[in-house]
Amino acid sequence: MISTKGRYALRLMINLAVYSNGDYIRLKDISEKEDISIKYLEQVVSLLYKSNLVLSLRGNNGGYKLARDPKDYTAGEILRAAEGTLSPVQCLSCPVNNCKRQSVCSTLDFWKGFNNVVNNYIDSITLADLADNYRAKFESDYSI
Amino acid sequence: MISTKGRYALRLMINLAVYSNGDYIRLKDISEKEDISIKYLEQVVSLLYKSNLVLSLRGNNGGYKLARDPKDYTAGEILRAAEGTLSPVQCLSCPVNNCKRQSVCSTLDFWKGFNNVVNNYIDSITLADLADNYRAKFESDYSI
DNA sequence: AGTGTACCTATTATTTTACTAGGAAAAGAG
DNA sequence: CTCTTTTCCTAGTAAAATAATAGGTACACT
Repeated sequence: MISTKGRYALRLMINLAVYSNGDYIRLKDISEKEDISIKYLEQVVSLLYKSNLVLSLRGNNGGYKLARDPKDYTAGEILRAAEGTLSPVQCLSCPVNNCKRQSVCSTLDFWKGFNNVVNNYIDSITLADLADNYRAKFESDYSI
Repeated sequence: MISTKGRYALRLMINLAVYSNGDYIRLKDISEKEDISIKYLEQVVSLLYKSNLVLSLRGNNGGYKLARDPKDYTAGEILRAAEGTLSPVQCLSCPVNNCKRQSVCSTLDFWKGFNNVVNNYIDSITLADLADNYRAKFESDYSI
């Protein structure tokens, strides 16, 4: 299951994508919109910052903004930046598999396939897709 | 990430599939083959038993055996029996989504898609597939 | 009656999760 | 320069989940 870090990271990035007009956006604003404490958002955004997914500025008028165009982010890279790894089993979470049961493991291929379908999916969805979805939801609130 | 319960459940079921000749197989034997404590295997198999995936017999010559043909199990139902749910987010783990952010959640569709690709994959692999893989690995140990 | 198995429930050490808290560093305003 | 407002950094912590052990009861066959 995906932890709050990954889920909040996605929502944070969607907010930056939807409300960005070139200026930096304060965590305070995102915190209010998404109902997540600023303090916890700081920790989440710090993971995104370390992976160069966002740009930041301190001080007055400071905040965060996207480092690239929304269509150039995949949901996968956002989730991986926040969650660390999404692999279903530990032995696939680092480049070199050092599990000692490897040669006799009858489920390794199964887990590799699992890993593949997950990563193919999350890397097929862009932040622009998610932002579009957000806008669509937002509009439907008004039309009802 | 999948916990030991799910991983051990798969290995246990593969063992039952590969080594079954109609007799019941003791946990003691599986414990030795898979290097998992009997006590922990008991807890894992109890989840499988409650979902009617295995048959059991107590006493001498007792043990467990599959309730159906290996090709009639999917990896998905074994994992779900052991893990409870495999959904990436809580709001999709029960039939009725009772998340209050539901109507404004811009990531719900994304998580539904995530859930789908995972379940489609794990339900496309049968226990017979996994057992074949086990046998292939086993043979390759000899051929080297 | 005795042995060997499944079956059940409680306990526990460790790790992970989901935060809160307190401050330091920097950028801009006045 | 000082003051405010933001990011940024590190530590702490309560609660939950994980990965087991442990001790016993129920049952089936010999």
